[in-house]
Amino acid sequence: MPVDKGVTLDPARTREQILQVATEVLYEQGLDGVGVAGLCARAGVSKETLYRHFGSKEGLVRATLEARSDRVTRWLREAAASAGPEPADQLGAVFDALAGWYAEPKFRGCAIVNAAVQHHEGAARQVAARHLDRHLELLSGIAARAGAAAPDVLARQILALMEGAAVVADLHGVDGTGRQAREAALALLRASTTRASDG
Amino acid sequence: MPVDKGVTLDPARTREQILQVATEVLYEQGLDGVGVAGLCARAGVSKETLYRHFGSKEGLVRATLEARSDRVTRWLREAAASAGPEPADQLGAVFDALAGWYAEPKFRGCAIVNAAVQHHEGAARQVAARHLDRHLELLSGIAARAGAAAPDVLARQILALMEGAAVVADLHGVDGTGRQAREAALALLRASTTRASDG
DNA sequence: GCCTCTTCGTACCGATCGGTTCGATCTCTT
DNA sequence: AAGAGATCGAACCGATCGGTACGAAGAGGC
Repeated sequence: MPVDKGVTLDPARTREQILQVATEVLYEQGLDGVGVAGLCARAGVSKETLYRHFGSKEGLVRATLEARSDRVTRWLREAAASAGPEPADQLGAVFDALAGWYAEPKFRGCAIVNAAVQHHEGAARQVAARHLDRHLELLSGIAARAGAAAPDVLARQILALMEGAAVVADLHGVDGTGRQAREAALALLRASTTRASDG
Repeated sequence: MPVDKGVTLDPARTREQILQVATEVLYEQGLDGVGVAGLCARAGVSKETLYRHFGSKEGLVRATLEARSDRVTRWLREAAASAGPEPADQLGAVFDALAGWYAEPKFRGCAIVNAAVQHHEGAARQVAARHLDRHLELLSGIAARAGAAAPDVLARQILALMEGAAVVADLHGVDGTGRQAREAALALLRASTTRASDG
């Protein structure tokens, strides 16, 4: 199903169109589940155009994943920021946002982690490592403001919970996974802070 | 690197040899990262032999994953069983075993989950769903014996932690991930049981 | 009107894919 | 010794892969 028919002749627009289709299709079908020809057909674009913009399939994958990482990171940061000053509220808001995502019918797990799993070497791994770093930054900030004894450790624990919840929601059905992960994250936060300050 | 040179002529043995090589190579290179010809070369077996035993590449993948699921399930159950009667000790032992696995140099995440992520439909998904069910069974048994208010919910939370820890250990470096996941699991168990009985 | 840049469509490349076939060879059973 | 099965190795199949090349056509700047 090609999207448009008139020639756009606006390179930036063409690039964005390819990127948007690739984001969707590579997520649905997997990195190796669709060929460059198929991507081009879906984007309504010729192979030459795709290769001029991205150089190779790997280049397209990298651009797609980087754009997605930026978007997801921004999204979660905003969810936390708009939840007020309480660290626990911010953490809850992050997991609320994630739970909403898990419940979407086309949810198939974290696209970036999936990509890294599919290609053990190459761009996907690098983008994924950086993506997890960004999550860790957000989480350890919340943990530190909550007065956790070891904010970095707690952040890593919550990060594992986050990525694991995505896997479970994808492979084992959604019902309640997001909410349960939220409760678990808050329980971990509570357990890490009731030692010193709260009593 | 073919393994043997003399013709074995023992079908069961041949099958096991293929299975063993496939378990290793499909895990290392990914489901689509190696072709049937490559598998045969590594196993020291002709394509005809492989196809007579497994029918198709998909059949080989399914057999490989099912065998692995059996092995991992048995391994974790035994780890729990040999840790004594205390549920917390059993849970700790499960995560100790996992932590040891995460630290292995060739660790690349949970092979079954990885396979399911690589092929959104087909045998891998079914085996993965069943695999998570088995984990859930073990975990909810422990949770119930520990007197958790909602053993099934707690089991799902710990399952997410477990799978997430594998992802983080794979993509973001091992150091401490296993141990931290262990502590988080125990913290969740504690938090779910200090309401009614322990106090 | 013209020139440049972008894009399309298609054909093409060599390589690899999963899977089949077949004759030769080997081992075991009887 | 003879037959039955299992296996090898290599040739072969059609399809698809990522990537390249080229002529025609359309749009924007001067």
